[in-house]
Amino acid sequence: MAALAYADTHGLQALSMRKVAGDLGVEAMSLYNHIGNKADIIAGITDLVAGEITLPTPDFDWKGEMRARSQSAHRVLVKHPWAAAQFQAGHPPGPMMMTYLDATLGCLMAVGFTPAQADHARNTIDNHIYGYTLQKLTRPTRAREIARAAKKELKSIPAASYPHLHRRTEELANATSAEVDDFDFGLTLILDGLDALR
Amino acid sequence: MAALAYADTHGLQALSMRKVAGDLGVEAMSLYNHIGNKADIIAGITDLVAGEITLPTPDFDWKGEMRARSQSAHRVLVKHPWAAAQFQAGHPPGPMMMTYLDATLGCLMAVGFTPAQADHARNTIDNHIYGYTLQKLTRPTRAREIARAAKKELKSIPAASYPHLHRRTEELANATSAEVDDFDFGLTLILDGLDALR
DNA sequence: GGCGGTCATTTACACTGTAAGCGCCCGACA
DNA sequence: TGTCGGGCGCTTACAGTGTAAATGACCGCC
Repeated sequence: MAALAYADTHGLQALSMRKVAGDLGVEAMSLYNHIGNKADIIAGITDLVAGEITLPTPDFDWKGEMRARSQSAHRVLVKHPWAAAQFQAGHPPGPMMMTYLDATLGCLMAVGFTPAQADHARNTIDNHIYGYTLQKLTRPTRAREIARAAKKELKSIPAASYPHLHRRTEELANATSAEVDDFDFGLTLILDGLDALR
Repeated sequence: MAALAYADTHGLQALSMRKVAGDLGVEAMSLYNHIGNKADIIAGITDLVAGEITLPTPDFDWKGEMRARSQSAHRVLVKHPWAAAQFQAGHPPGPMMMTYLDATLGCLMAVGFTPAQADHARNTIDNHIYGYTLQKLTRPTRAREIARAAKKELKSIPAASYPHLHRRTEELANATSAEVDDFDFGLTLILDGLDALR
């Protein structure tokens, strides 16, 4: 799908029928001979993205599987920065997304979770993946950049009104090395909690 | 803000300058005498929503505080269905949002979390709130509706291709009473995990 | 040889955010 | 009291959006 490349480089917001058609050397209306809607295009490329995630397999080390698929999903969603919001938008899943969901449920149910537990567990993990990815996409990633951004933000966070927020931002402004990854922080929390429920 | 009411009833997607202006008995361009952008409007009403959330206070029972503020946030975000996506979009926070963030950090730091821990903890909790709310907003909420929706979905989930997903959906189609709330499921997981880290 | 179906094109419409300029009215100051 | 500046609403305009409708070129099949 050429639309996928366009969304990746220009953002989903900038994607229009005319632009996609132009990339294909064609007029906008021609696209409607192959698809029904713009929504169909977005659903299509979103499902393509879902297909890039490496699937978990049933394994005794289910935590490792979940961790691996979470990191894979995170990597994929960073590669396609517009996609995380679509994953959370709640549109009916395409085939790729469904095999992804199915593999995840299968991995969890294989180690003793009931279907309902597996469903809830998957939801909790996915919320963490999507939320973390979305937030990481809007913030700088390298330590120096974080510090500089924090310094700039500090000026709009008066210590008198927001003491704790100010303190935390101050800390970030002076941090030299990246902290422990927030992603694994929350993920470990969730996985360990799930383990106790099994 | 009249725009808030419009977004609540018609959705953020349908909100346009001309519609908001119409609700105010005014022409579209007049709005630009009071604001700079459409983005300013959205930022404004988003911050208003943040202001509706009841703030946590420093307390020995910090888990209770976090649970209360999570449920309040969830309620508020359900009342303004467009807002959860904005909360996650990563735009710079307005004053209401900042006092909300500050209060949350303050509550956590008061019981011994370091600023960095508190920040990570808040992020993990918030991701859960937003993710869960977004997903609940697109699905029916009453047990009978869930069952009916699941029955309809079953037809597009062939058991041969997606056995586990099919099984879970089947279970949902036959469920008579609402299951344990998914929200508290994940929230308890996270809070208990955080407790161990303190 | 003609015919139906596939697919691209042109034109058109209702709608979007917003730049530019015009004019009214009211409060401040000479 | 006269005038002047600025706040505020209006109209017009433009580039861009998704897509409905009609037109026409091609190509395989009877």
